[in-house]
Amino acid sequence: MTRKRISESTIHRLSLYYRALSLLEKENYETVSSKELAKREKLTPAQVRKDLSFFGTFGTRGLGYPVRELKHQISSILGIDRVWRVALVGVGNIGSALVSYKEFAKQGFQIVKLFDNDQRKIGSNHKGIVISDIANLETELREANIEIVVLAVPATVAQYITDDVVRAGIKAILNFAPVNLKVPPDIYLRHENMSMELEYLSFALVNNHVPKRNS
Amino acid sequence: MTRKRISESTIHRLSLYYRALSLLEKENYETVSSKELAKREKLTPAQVRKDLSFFGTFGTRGLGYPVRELKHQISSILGIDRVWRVALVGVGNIGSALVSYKEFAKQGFQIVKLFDNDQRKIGSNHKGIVISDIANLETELREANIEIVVLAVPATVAQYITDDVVRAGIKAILNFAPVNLKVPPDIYLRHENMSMELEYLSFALVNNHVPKRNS
DNA sequence: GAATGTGAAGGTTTTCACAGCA
DNA sequence: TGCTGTGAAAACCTTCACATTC
Repeated sequence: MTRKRISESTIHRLSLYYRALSLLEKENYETVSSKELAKREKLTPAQVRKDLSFFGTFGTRGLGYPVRELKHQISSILGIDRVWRVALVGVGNIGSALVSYKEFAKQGFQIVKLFDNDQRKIGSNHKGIVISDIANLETELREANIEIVVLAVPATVAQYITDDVVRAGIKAILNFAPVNLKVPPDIYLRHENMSMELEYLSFALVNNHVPKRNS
Repeated sequence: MTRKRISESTIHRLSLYYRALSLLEKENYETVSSKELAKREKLTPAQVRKDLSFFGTFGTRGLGYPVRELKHQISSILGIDRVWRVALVGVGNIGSALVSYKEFAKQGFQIVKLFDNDQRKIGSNHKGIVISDIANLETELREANIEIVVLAVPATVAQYITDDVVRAGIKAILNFAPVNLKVPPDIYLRHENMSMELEYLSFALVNNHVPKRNS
């Protein structure tokens, strides 16, 4: 239980460190310096060291960080050293792409339930999972001990489904619909807004933008 | 050409304002206050006013902002009041989902070229677009006057393809592969890292996280 | 009265710079 | 010598609060 409040940016960068360390491990690095780690993710060495220092002291002065060990530590901090039971609601374009998205499984996010409201899809087998009727969302989420729900449904119905999901006692939701959702304060809700980055590119091109702070 | 440097967060929030205004327009609102706009996107009124103030004065004291007008202004600031010619490389899981993703087209991002290296896909028609051989990437990007490239290819080959894309003179790249890419400094490169938000949820659940600053 | 626009204040995050250790 | 860990400084971003305008 982390007591000092950690910023979101730091957590997001932990994901980057984890990714870089996975690669370094494959490349048979034993240790890595904050400088090298920073270079690989376009950050500064000081940033890397400060981020890690929030969680402990993992390095050796003069040497750097032990790759395998640090990777393991970060996976433990992020909570991805275990399997999460994930349900996906909405097996449309985006939804079915996510089911096959290897990266999720690799990091312990196991999609074990699929829901849709399309009668033609319900009951059919999609990549080894039978698609459930969204009408039974609440009870089936409970029965399957789902911990995280991913929403890939149209914006128009996203709020109704969210209300169901919350009623099922789910505490973490990842929303792909381009709409803001209302949830009680104890629910973790995150958005994946795929247009946002394209809009950023558009803005940058039109305005010849140089950001104040680098992403 | 924006001279004062605008922060990335401000630009991302412009996307949110745009989205909220589109909805408000559908709901037949004539004007909207910073308070209401803030509420709809879980921000503060001061934040909304400050963000907008970087680009001009759009509101009327005592009244608020004109919905239609402000929406139009923001679309012009973001550069989405026009059509962007986009090419998508990698027609796999994610790639084909993106081709059908309505939100992109709605905002002026028109996918007009598809590339893949799979002989079975090359030459076939996917949602009205013939898939081109990735071997011809550079020349075909030029010929089609592509302005933005979306990469939905495996991480292992992303860098090679990026080099080609850069050689074709493309200045804006959106990368879905979970790997950091090297590009010259004059190229706008953005990442869509879909695991990142799931990892954040995992971290939050495990650590009972309350962020320092709200997203 | 209601709500914007905005300097100034207050927080937060990043970077600096260096002591300390292998 | 090389590189971490970390207070302190700098940069940045958000919020406050109020003059201003409709």
